[in-house]
Amino acid sequence: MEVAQNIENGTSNHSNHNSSHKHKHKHKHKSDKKSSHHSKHKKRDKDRDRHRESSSKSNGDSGSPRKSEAVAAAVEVAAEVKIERRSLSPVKKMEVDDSEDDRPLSSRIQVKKNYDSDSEDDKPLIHRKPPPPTTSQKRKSNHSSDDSDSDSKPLRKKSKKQVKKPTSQSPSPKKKKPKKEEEEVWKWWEEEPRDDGVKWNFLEHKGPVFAAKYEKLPKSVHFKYDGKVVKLSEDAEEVAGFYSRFIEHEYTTKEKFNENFFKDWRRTMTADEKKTITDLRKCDFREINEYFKLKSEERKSMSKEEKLCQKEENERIAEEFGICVLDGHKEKIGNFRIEPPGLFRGRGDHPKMGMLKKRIFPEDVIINCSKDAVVPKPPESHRWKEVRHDNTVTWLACWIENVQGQTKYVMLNPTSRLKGEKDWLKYEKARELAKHIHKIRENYKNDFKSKEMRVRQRAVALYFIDKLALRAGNEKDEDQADTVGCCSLRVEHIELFDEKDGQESVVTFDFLGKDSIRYFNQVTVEKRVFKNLKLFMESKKPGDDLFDRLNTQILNKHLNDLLSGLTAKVFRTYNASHTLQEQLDELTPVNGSVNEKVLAYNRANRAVAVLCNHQRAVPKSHEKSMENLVTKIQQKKDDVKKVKKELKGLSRGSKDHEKKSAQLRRTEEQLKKLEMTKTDKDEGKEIALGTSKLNYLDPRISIAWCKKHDVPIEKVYNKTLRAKFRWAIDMADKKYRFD
DNA sequence: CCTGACGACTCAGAAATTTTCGA
DNA sequence: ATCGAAAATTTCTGAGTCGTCAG
Repeated sequence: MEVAQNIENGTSNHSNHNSSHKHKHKHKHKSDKKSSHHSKHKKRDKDRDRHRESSSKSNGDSGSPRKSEAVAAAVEVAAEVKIERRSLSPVKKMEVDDSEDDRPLSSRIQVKKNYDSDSEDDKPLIHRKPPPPTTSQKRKSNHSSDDSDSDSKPLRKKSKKQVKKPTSQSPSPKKKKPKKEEEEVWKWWEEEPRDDGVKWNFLEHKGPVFAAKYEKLPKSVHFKYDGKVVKLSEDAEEVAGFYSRFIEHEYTTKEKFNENFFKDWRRTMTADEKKTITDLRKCDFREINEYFKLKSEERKSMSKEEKLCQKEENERIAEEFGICVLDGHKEKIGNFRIEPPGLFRGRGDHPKMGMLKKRIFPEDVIINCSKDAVVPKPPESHRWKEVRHDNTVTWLACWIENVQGQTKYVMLNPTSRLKGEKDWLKYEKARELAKHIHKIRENYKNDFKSKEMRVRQRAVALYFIDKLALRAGNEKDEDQADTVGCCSLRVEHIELFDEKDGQESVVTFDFLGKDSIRYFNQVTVEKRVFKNLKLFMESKKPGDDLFDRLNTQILNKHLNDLLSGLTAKVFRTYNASHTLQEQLDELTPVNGSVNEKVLAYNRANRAVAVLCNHQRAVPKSHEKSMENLVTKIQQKKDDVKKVKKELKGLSRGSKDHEKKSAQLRRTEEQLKKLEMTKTDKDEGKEIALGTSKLNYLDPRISIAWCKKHDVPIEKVYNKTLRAKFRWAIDMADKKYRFD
């Protein structure tokens, strides 16, 4: 298949990135400037009434009910916990009452739990390594070992602490070694942190893998225009092929998609083709589509040997191109394959959907590696756009994509030091926030009363970010989908109710967030917040900014003043991790079975996903698999009955009796498990757990929980996750607290 | 100080692929 | 043990956040 770096010679046609307007027209028209510069496209005006159409996903449909059930269920489980944030239909109070509310979440948790009695502090030394450097402070210091490091130049470092091989004579009863096929693990977390700014001293790799070159369609596969077969030039045919893959997809029902595609397609046509093909509706791509389907069928039904052969070939490529050497260690690369050409698929209502994403050639690619490394060889008769040696960045290669004009990077895999260290740092920052959250909350609550409007807006925005885990909300271009975050909320996105569903001061949110995922929520807010919101909305039009004196820079500047390194997103991380810990404390059945514990874990995880509004389309198979489960459960119930009956017939104490009762226990256990699965599944059908697990939950919380409750880590983290969080697995003991 | 351009990195859900499940 | 379906995992690449620099 993809012949690694095989590119046809034509350097010709990849030249221009036609449309890449680099200049963004940011504009957030604050009410006061509104009239002034209208030259730039005003998105708000134009988009104002548009929001709310559904985007591909579920988000569209009517209203609250959508995810309410699952959410309600999850929340219910959470009992009277404070996480009610996302509850929908019945208004849940965000704050139980002032007094309660004023206590930082962290302290609330203390009250209910007494685990914390486990004062830690007796962690093995190794576990208390200094946290990674905080953005800008060196922390050379203690620690002996070979430490020539620092500025010692590139040159493959003389293996610093090289991999501690778990030679496992394991005299120490300590934790089990992860052994397995794990080839040497670089325990970077046991090393001294590096100097700030410098990301590596030595970097060598083979360059990215390019997309396989285009293969022409067989003669027998026809494209038809207006019923007649039209032979397309190679370029036009390739692009027609891209579209043909979509013809059964919802995308092709969207006008914008078709319009953008057709425009770009025509650009690839010869003059003759342009003349003939003038109406997309008269184009018939069905044969091409069939052809591709056939091809993929063929691939699926290949013989075992062929598949194996292919697999090996892939592995060979991954081995050669998927790995780099960084400071003396082999590290996996995340995306070493360059994105193949195709049609741009935006999310939601993207103005550029359907545009042609061009093929990338080596001449488009900048390579980054160290000066003393072997520079990767470009594919035959090609050359790189540039080779540079910048060790203040982490990417190995980059190119500019033509649709949006953004730079795309080749970077390392999450298991790498570069990514892992950063991740660790992120959670440490969130824990730091945990220590100051009380003060910060006090601070913004005071600001509710400020005389300065911008301070009040800042405070209310921060309140939302903290309580609802909203994203910061940068301004966006009008050539992107119209989505918002906290700072970019518009008046039309919220509604105020002095009284609703028996609650006072209710705010409903309804907007499209990142990836055009709908955020719908109804919450009770503090009186002062409510009043402020009313004030902010006064005499504004629906399309005006709610926080017209605020943007993310201002907000983050303020946060940075409160706590160095603090930004809006840290709140999301903090609240997510904090919620997980709190929920685990709350929900874990200490004497339950492993299955029950895992269910509790998933519920805790789900509470976080709900908080962060991580959604997914309900799997199409959901309905059916629920039915299957119901059937199975019924069967199992019958089984239990049967076994019980049989048991009765046996004399107590007899061997048979013992056996039977063991069987009964087994069967009951199975039934229980099935029922749990069912609940779990139904509650989670439209909630995506993955994102929070991967990006928001301090892995040490989960690991500590596993260790404490004797749950195998595999129940919670699959192989990939375990690899990504190896640092945490190594570091956290059962007493770890995020707080 | 603010504003825009832009660079680099994190985080997102869908789709593709692989593995597991369960008649 | 087998085979198709379902579940789990992996890949893919788009969409955010946030910092910096120049004017």
